Amino acid sequence: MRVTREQAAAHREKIVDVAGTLFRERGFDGIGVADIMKEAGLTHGGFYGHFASKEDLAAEITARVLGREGWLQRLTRMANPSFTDVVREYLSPRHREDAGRGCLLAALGSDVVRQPRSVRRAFTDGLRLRLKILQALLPGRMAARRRKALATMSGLIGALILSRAVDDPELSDEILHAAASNLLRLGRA
Amino acid sequence: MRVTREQAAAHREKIVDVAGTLFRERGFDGIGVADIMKEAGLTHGGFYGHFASKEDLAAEITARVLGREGWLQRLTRMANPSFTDVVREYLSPRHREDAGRGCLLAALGSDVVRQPRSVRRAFTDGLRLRLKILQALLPGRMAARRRKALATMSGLIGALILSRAVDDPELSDEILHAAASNLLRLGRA
DNA sequence: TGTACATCAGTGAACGCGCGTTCACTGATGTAC
DNA sequence: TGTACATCAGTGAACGCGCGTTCACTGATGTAC
Repeated sequence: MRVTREQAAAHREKIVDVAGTLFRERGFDGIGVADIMKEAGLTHGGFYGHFASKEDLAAEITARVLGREGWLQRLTRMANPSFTDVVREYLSPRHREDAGRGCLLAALGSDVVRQPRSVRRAFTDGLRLRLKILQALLPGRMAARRRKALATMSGLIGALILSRAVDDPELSDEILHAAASNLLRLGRA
Repeated sequence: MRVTREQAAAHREKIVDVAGTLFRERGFDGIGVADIMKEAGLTHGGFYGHFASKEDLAAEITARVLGREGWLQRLTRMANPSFTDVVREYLSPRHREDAGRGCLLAALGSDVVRQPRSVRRAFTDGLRLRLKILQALLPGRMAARRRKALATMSGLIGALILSRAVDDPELSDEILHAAASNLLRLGRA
């Protein structure tokens, strides 16, 4: 059942799109090739016409999800978000509840150590990009801004991970608020 | 091949010990019952004489690893560690390299959302215990100490997770240093 | 533009494999006398 | 204390299942004339 080249390209994009969400929601090893393909409206056999392996897909997903510029704009839905906007939106209940379209660093962070080199490399590149962008939003001298960007990134993903892991909605909200107020102070001083 | 009651109890402890390390090193779903039993010097069939299921073991591990008092003493190897001691040791290369015996919150953090209720509950209780202990080490009024404890916990696990995930040893060290200097400032003010 | 055929995207059965779990069995331990 | 037997911790084959991956096949697309 051959399909036009445009159709095939669209299928590939659909697979990437669906896998990007499912990996973030269920973990790299929590979702299978067959389920990804089903969710994309295809059958599992066709997967290997588009990707060499599941690992290959994981690496491409990581690179593409983290690689696109404009992630802050997508996160905050603003053209020129400030540091405050970023922290507020990152540590919002909306982001906490929407892991599938949210930050991959937080969704898969503690999984990445156990992934193949290709995934870890893409993850590292994605982190570097985010640090560079955060740095630009922070006040102070170069070295201080770099340090603050690193501390901010750590605080953001740590708080989001804890707020998702926890069983108690009140504690979850408290984590988001406490981390946000701490990081906002960082952005001022 | 029956064994004395003491021997059987020792076997159970050995399984818990080994699983505690392997879960933290490879993730809840990255290690199987058969491998855990082999590492404990037993065969896989005997597992179900000690635990109802793998999920049951995961919940017990989470509760026991996070439940023991004195984790700060074990982490820092000091009788009365200060806030500074805790941050320094938590964000040390030694801790980064020894996930199997390190903080479970960081080792399995982003996995926990996808685990059964029993695991999430144990995780939440463990986090609460750590917050209480951190609070006691922090200066300031009650509400401020609580906020700082939450922000510290987030910053600690976020930085450790990133430092482990990253492909580049230099960036990894930089993350630990930046997060530490930021959190130490928090502990002073 | 129309026809004939090669190409190849997608299908679905099948593969080997490792997983969590079950179970009949073994033989040393624990107990009743 | 010694003997006879019930108990039960541990063994290892076997289970059904889902996984990543392969492959012969299908039939519409793309191309050569």
